[in-house]
Amino acid sequence: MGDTTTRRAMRADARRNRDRLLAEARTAFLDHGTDASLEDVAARAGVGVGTLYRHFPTREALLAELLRERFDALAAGARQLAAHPSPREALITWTLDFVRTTTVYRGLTAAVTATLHDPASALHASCETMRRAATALLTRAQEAGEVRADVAPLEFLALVAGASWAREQMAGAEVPGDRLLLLLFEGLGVPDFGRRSPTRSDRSP
Amino acid sequence: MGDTTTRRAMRADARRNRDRLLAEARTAFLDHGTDASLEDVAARAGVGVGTLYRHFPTREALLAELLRERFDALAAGARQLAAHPSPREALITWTLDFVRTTTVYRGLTAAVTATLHDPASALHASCETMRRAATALLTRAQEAGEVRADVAPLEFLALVAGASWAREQMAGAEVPGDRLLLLLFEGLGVPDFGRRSPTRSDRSP
DNA sequence: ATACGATACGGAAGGAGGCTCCGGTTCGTG
DNA sequence: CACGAACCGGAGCCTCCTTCCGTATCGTAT
Repeated sequence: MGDTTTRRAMRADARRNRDRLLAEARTAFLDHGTDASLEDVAARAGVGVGTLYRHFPTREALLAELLRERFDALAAGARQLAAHPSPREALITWTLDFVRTTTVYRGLTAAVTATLHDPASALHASCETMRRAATALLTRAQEAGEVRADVAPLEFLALVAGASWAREQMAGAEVPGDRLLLLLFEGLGVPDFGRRSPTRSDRSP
Repeated sequence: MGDTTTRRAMRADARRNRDRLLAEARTAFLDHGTDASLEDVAARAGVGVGTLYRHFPTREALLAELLRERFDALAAGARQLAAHPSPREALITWTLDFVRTTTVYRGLTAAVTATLHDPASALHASCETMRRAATALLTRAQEAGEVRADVAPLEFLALVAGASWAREQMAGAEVPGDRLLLLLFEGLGVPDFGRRSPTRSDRSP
């Protein structure tokens, strides 16, 4: 539901404008982050602002449309990873994907996070899906004893979102992308001796 | 330099207005976060916007003035903690203070973080001080072998800022304030067996 | 082919904020 | 008390958001 071909077919001009708007919105968000000028988007699409607002009543609605596919893919990935031999690796892998997704547009992390607590937002549905996916993978890793059991799903998401946000801020700085996530999983403290449970990052000499 | 009594004394009316502006700005930021309306601030202070902008050319300048004291206190705290018996505890303690400070106004974490890479900002000086303080405490903890040695100061700050930001977002949610920081230090993964190095949070059964 | 709803369009308009600029006012000192 | 320096106020211009409605366009029933 809410698909691109629902609701008794759109009028041809409407569909054309809608597509143009989405295309322009995408590049605008890419260039200027999630608070790019919507008037600009409309102008570039060769359309009046009214048309934009009719198709997408809110900025979130526009975002939601652009993210639907990515989010669906993420949810599918979670289902698949549920069968991964290592629950810990599964969780980490999915989390890295999640962060990559919420980082495509500058400011997206904030939008997604804010939405988690606001059922009215157009993005809320997708975010809920993400929340459930994360919860499932986290719980499994915890039951397997590979992730500390006293971490609540919301806490986990908060930390991940925080790291994701931090990554956005440090854009261009000398922080290798996934580094923050790995530190998050392993912790800042020094483990008793040497390495703990094997992780990709410490297989080399 | 840049103090409140420098530059050959201010004219009486100027000083009065300046003080009123700061007072109103403080409550405005408290109520509406760091992007409160500056026109509003001016109005409440019984002053024209022009006056506000003359005293504080940018929003950051206003913020910087409000935060100077707190930041100075934080820097002093860092110097004091440099002598703390446990370098790890020292780092943690300071970090908690830091987060509390960058959380007084909603949105402040973002402002402070953005400023780290922008020497032009009025907040930059204070942020640099913080960076140095954090670096010193971190380095000491690392040399004592209490914090993993491969964490760069900027990475550390990024993670802390991220957790701080996350805490802001989850405002009102069921996340106990300092929880995220503690998780950050201890990591999400399960240590090999039971507890690692003793931390406040695991002294009880 | 035509005509007639239903749909969709465009942009004017009104609102909120940010920031600048300069004629006018006030201070405080000689 | 008088005069220049310092300071003030807010009109004005800008950008962006969002709503609203007269007008244009589409698709179909005739």
